[in-house]
Order: sequence, then structure tokens, then C-alpha cells
Amino acid sequence: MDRSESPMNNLVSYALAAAHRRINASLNARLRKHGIQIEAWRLLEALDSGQRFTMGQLAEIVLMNPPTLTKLVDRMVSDGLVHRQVAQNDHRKINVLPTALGRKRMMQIRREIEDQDATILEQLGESESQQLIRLLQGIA
Amino acid sequence: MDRSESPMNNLVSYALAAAHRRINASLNARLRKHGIQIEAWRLLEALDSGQRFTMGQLAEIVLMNPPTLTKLVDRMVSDGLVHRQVAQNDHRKINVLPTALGRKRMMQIRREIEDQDATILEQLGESESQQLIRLLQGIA
DNA sequence: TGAGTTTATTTTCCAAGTCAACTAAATTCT
DNA sequence: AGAATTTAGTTGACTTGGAAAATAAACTCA
Repeated sequence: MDRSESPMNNLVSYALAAAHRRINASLNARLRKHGIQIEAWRLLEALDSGQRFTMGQLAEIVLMNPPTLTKLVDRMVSDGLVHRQVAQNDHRKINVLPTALGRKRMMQIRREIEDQDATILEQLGESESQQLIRLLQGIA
Repeated sequence: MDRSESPMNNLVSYALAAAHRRINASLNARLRKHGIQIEAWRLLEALDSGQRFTMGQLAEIVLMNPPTLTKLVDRMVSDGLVHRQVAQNDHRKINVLPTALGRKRMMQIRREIEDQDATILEQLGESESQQLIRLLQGIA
């Protein structure tokens, strides 16, 4: 097992960045034809549960910083995918809600993502994928 | 915060993105005090072997697209960390070489990175880290 | 040889991300 | 109550990233 091609290859952080880059690139290529960003899909997917989420909660879920999320939601609002609603109990908080179009778009894209994930599953095998997820969750 | 009901949490791609985000954030925080970007460190680290690398090879190693790397190298040149040299055998290719300052800076930062990686190693354990790296390399 | 193609890197123009400052609502503390 | 503090989200100035086009050197082959 030789991975000492460079001193970086022994670092978890590098292996993680490399793997992330690769799968993100292929995910992005797939989503490009839907004209949507991966974070936007995650947002729609989270919203699909029917649960109400605030901007802050969504920022954590979609893995973005708050200012970046604000701008993403701005774009999604003008694309008619979601809308904002001030929370009734706390007027500082903003709930984001999906539109009918948003839900529809999400369903289309979900297939693409599952397909992508199936490719990884096939490449690594079922049990190794499970284990990979487990190890990754140990970090995050 | 349990959101394992969400369909995203079973996806390798999501677990990977979440783990990557977390470790990158902590790595960035550490490197901020050195005023350097993680990709810049990777570049200096690669160059440290003494091997000559072209822009294209470096783009792969530091995990950046060529246009982005061009800009990073521009910045590093004006910071006095590296310099460019047209390859003698093929005048399309550009070799990037470290300056004395670049080498010095790299050594300082290497400690920071190794320290960060040790934290992960501690958190996951030696053998699980090895296995994580192995699984990640199966993807990349 | 030289027109046509491929390869390496950079440029341009635009989209997205970051940090720090800001607004506004809620909470805390005398 | 009401000044001070904390929390949620946005804004603005600036930096970085990305796709596609441009440049320029090397290769192909009739």
C-alpha cells in the first residue's frame, strides 16, 4: 500500500479534500443541466420534510455560511423556488418555505443525486460505503 | 441535533461535504494567522521535494482548476514565495519554483497542518484514520 | 514545408464566497 | 421599566472561483 508519493498523501485532510473535489465535480456536472447548485438542492431537500427551518438552521444543513445562504435564497426566491416568511413567535427569524415549483424541481433532481450516489456505492461496495459514512460522521 | 431522517444523511456525498467543510474551516482558521491559503501551502509542500512541476501538474496536486491556479501563483509571486520559469524543453510549459522565503514559510506552516491532522487522528484513532484514508482514496 | 490539430497556460468576464459592519428584534440585568 | 447585551439575518466592499475564449508553442502528416 504505497501512498507516500508526496508528504500530503498521509494527511486525512488531503485525502478528504481530494475525494470531495472529485465527487463534487461530478455532482456539479450532473446538476448543471438542471441549472441548479448542489446547495440549492440540499435546501429544497431539507424543506421537503415539511418542517419549518430558519435561515440559521438551513445554513448548517446546506453547509454554507449565513451571508452566502442569504444570497442563495435571494436567487432561489427570484427563480420562484422558495419564499421567505418572518417567524410568528420571533420576528428576527426567517422561515424559508418551498413553492410548488421548488418541490417539483427537487423531485427531478433527487434522481440525479441518487444516481450519483449509487455510482459511488457500486465503486466502493455497500458495506464499505456504510463504513465510510460512519467514519466521516465521526469527523463532522 | 438529530436529522438522520433526512434523505441526505445517507448519501456519501453529503457526509463527505460535511466532513470536508468542518476540517477545512479549522484548517483555514489555523492558516489565517500565517496569512496563507491552504492551496498555497499544498503548492509549497509539493515544491519542497525539489521536483520540477508544471502549472498543469500543480493544478492536480493542489486540487484547483488551471485558471484558479494561475491566479494563486500570481499572488504567490507577488508575495515572493515562488517564481515562474519557462520549461527549457517545451516553451508552453511553466515550471514553478520556490524561493528561499517560500521554503521557510512552508516549514512554519507544516507544523500547523501536522498538528491539525494529529487532532483528527486522536479523534478517530490510528487504525480508523488509516482506513478512512484508504476509503477516500478509493473514491479519488 | 506548412496547414491543421492538439496541448499548456492565461485572460476575460461574470458568479459566488468571505469578512466585518450594520439593523433590528429579543433577552438580561439592575 | 429601560439601558446594555445577545442573537438572527442582511448588506457592502472586496476576493476568489469558474466557464469559455484566446494565445502560443509543439506535433502531425500529406
